[in-house]
Order: sequence, then structure tokens, then C-alpha cells
Amino acid sequence: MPELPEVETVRRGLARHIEGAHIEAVRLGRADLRFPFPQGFTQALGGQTVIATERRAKYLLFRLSNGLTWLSHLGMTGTFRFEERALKEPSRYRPAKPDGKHEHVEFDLVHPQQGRLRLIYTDARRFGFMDIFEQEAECAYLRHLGPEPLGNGFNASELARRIGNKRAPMKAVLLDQRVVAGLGNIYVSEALHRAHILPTAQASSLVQNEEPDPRLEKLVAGMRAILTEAIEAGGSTLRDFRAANGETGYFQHRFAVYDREGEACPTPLCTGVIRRIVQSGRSSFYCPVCQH
DNA sequence: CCACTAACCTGTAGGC
DNA sequence: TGCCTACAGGTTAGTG
Repeated sequence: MPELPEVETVRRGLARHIEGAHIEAVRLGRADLRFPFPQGFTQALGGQTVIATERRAKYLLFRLSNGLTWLSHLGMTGTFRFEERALKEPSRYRPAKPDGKHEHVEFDLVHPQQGRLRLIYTDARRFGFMDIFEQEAECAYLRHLGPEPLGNGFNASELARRIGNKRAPMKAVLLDQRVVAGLGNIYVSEALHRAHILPTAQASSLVQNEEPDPRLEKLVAGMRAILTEAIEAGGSTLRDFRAANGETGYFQHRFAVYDREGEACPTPLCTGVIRRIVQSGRSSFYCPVCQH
């Protein structure tokens, strides 16, 4: 489900209700998602206040009053939502064991202005996971991540340095979170289309003498533009993505190529028809005419 | 280290 | 309606 824009959308939705809230209790419906919950997970969160809600790549990071950080990755189908009844009828609020089929974690929150809230984490496929850590350096999930594509330090030279020796196709290289962190299957296809680069192009062919090809400049600019526009649109909803308030995103209406096999290429004056190919087991969409 | 595949798990859409 | 296959936004473990 979620790439950088979707995770950022979730972060913003959660922040409004969770920042400043006291975590009264955490209940797990099972011992694991993709990975087991760490030892002492519920105790580490219980009794703490959420100080800040941040995002790194596709990870949500909740800074807690005890100095710990609670990390959450949504996998493909992870969703946070606030339970309606607890929001609308706080007086009738009752703690309950997670009972929905794929409701795996419940958080009882008390917000100083908003009162009692119940936050529920749902994840049908259970590719998501949660963790806690003290220092970022000790977190194996974050340690090897590449730069944030929307961060100040990210530019064509930096990208060239990271892909100059790679023979893998651009599609695979941009999906590699160690190269740049936050893109997924949708936004890689979209960014490559904007830069007129084929997903099959060998990464090293876009770097000569350690200098970025002009198309890498376009790629970085296109990547930033797409991600920014998608965040403004509340992300993309293909099937089940929802913001924390239950709303769908609408950036999917503005895809140039993703999931548009057989449609006309939207590049002005281009006569191409969008194609779908499979690379490393996943669909890539591109225009065979304006991407080379 | 690099590149590629399989695996994790459930739901849904499409063909017959 | 049922059965079967293919596919879905991600990441890690294992193999050469």
C-alpha cells in the first residue's frame, strides 16, 4: 500500500490526535506481524506521552516521553484508524480486546484537549511490523537507508555516486532503499517517466566519469515533484489505502503510466502507448516512445 | 559486495 | 456459484 507519500499522509493524520496524547494501554491481538513484537513492547509504550510524530523513508517514528522511539512500518496493507465510537461517544467508551479479523493492535489514548481516543492498527497481510529503539544507530531497519528524496542533501551528484557502479536496471536500483529511501513500485515508474528514462536502462549508463547524465538531474527534480504532489493529494489509493481519518488519496487519478497499460502516453505530442513489463517480479509501466 | 529469487500472508479480480 | 490462477503499494533471507 504505502510509499513515502502515503506514509507521510498517515503521519499527518495521526499527528493531529496522537501528539501530546498519553498512551494509557496497548493491547496486542497476536504476538507477531511480519516479525514478532519486541520484548516489552506494550510496557514500553504504556504510560508514555507521544512527543512527536516523524517519518523516515516509509517508517513512522513516534518519539515518546521516556526517550524511546516507537517505529511502525505499514508493509502493504497496514492501516491506522481512530475508532469512531471512542471519538464520538467517549462516555460510552469501553476497553475491548481486538476482535476485528485483522485488527492486531489497539491503543487507548488520552489527549489533553480531545479526551479519550482509541487507535487501531489493522493489517490483513501482516507485512507490517513495529519495533522500539533508543538510538537510531541501533535500529537495524533504519541503519542502511539511503537519503530522503525530499531532503536537502539529495541531488543528482549524490544519486550518481550511489548508482555509478551498478549494472542493475534503474527500476531495481530506485526500489533499493539503500540508494534512495521512500520510493516504491508506483513512484519509481512515475519518476522514470517524468525523466524520460527507461526502467530497463542500466544504472551506470546514466553516469560518466562520476558525473551525472543530465537526465539524472531531471530524475531528481521529477522525483521530488511527484512525491510532493502526491503528498498534497493525500497519497494514492489503489484498493485499500486510507489516511488515519479514513479518507482515500486521489493522486492515482494523476498517474502518467502506473496501472495504465494500453493507454496513450500523456507526454505532450508523444504518440506512445503505455506498456507493462515485469522486472524482478514486479510490474513496471513506461512509454516506449518518450523514455529511452 | 552485487544481483536475483523466493518467501512471508491475505484478498480480490478475471477466466472458465 | 465455484475453482483456479495471477497479482497487489514491501522487505528480508537465501542463493550464486
